[in-house]
Amino acid sequence: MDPHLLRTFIAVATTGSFSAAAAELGYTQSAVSQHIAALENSLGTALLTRRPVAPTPAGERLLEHAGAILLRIEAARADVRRVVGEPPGEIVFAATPLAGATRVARALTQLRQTRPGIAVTFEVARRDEVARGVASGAYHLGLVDGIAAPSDPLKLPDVGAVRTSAVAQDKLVVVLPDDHPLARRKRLGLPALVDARWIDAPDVAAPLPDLRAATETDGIRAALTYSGTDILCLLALVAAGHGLAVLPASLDLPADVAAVPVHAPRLVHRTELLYGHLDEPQATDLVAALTAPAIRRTN
Amino acid sequence: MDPHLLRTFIAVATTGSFSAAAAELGYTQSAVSQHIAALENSLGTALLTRRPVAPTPAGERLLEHAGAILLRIEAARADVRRVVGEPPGEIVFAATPLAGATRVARALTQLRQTRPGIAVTFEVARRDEVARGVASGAYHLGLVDGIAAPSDPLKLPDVGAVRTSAVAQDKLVVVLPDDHPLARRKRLGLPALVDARWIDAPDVAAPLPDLRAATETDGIRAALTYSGTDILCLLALVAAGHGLAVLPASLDLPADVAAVPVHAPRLVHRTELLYGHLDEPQATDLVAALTAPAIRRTN
DNA sequence: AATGCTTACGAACAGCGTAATGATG
DNA sequence: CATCATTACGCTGTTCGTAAGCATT
Repeated sequence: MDPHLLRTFIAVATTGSFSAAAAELGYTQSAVSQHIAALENSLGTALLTRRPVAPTPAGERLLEHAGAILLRIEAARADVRRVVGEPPGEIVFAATPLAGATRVARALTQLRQTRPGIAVTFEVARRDEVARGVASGAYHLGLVDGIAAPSDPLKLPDVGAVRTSAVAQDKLVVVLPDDHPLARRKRLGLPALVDARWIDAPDVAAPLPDLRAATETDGIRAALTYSGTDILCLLALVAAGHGLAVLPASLDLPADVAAVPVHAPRLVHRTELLYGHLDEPQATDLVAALTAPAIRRTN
Repeated sequence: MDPHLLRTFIAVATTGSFSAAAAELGYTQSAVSQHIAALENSLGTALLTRRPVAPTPAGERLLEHAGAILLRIEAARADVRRVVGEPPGEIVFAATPLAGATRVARALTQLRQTRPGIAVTFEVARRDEVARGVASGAYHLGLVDGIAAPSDPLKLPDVGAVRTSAVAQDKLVVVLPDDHPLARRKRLGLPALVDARWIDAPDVAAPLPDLRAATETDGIRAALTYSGTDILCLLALVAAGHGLAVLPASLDLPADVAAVPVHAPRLVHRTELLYGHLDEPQATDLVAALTAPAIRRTN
């Protein structure tokens, strides 16, 4: 279970080819073959079928762990370096698309005020990319959002050394076309919507599995899957009648879609700050800045 | 960050001695020295002071990660073996002291019914020992308890491949001496008890840090710490007036202590089944057996 | 001086590449 | 027969133990 072996195992499993993995890792075919043989030998079981190259059941299982293990090691290294090394010359801040533009802006303001000389980079990424990046030190700060029960923490991938603070909890809305029969309702329960047409846009709206878990049904089915991260694009899809989506209530919406509050007992949109690599006082200042009451527009 | 190096680092840091670590691991002093040197070299920083041998700040940080990394690797290995190997000839079941005797008994009944020929071992351990053991395959099943907000999962040590199911949520009681001024109250709020004398018995009662987190104060201070796992002993300490403790309401109590329900808004005693190494249908059967309505004694 | 970590050095081993071999479509 | 994984083999670098060195109590 040498990390090197795990790394090449991941490469082989994802590329589906020993030679491609070798090229990717800068090894030779032969070395990759030896790595896999060593790993299979040490675990006493075949991990990959050859021709075609694909993980066996045992390999599937290992694959679930391998990435997490490497990430954990990387996180440890980053954490140690943080204690030792001088403070970074640049701060990289990552957020998920729905983390909230105003909050992001405020975080950036706070960062640039407290560290005048330091360059700040901002980046949008998917939720687990942010989590992994913060854990491994690629990002210094992350803002992630997701669906959870009130005051529950978000379910982040097993990532280790990342500290989190809740930053906001918003209500949820169902977004539907403006001319949808339900668009004028004051509120909607999710059970009533189980049989609706849904757009599954896990990177930009509430992921359907989360909704399924919350409603404890498995009737919520995706009519269309959108894997991009562009909210406007998703809203256009909704407006065009391709399906519904659940979004945080805090968004500004265009006129051709309607938003109806979701009346789900234990379901909120939650935003969390991830700050594995920032010292505690700075982090609390930042959380304070982010949780400060917003200047709300009346509309 | 070779796992072997991490392992010897842990051994050195915990024993406080290179030679003792060498003896523990079956290496020679010299090898241990080289391991540590290699690790420090690869991280570019000193991890241990010599004479006396103690972790530096960077070492402390690494130490927090090292165990988790090794555990994660062990969990992966155990998980793969589970897919491959034949079913174990013996089932080892571990539970925390407060997981509930009746529930434990029921779990054992269920296990022995579904697998008539198989020996079952039962063991009591601390919460993170159970979690680690289940993750690494040392235990096949675990039942752990703890304090949490309703329907929140328990905060278990970062353990990776363990699946959990909630099995029960009990109310909490404050246990006090029978002649305590508050003993006749119908219920008590934790804030009112902030300045009381508490017994910190993290392995057998609600750990004070959990209560502090729940009350959002830091006034709950331990007058006495009890690190054993014997409930009767703890109750005797309470009866003798050494302090209060918070326990699940489902316990049977002796006559010389009184139990007053805790009126804390979002605080319950929760029991979870950990079943990393049991297949899904068996696990759900077991959860069903455990969550079935109890035969309640009226008293 | 004794204890205990470090360094030097040689032997055993493991890891990688080249190249030959084997299997599969 | 072409592609791609495996095996054979030699080289290199790493790891461990023995033994000598060195620092601290």
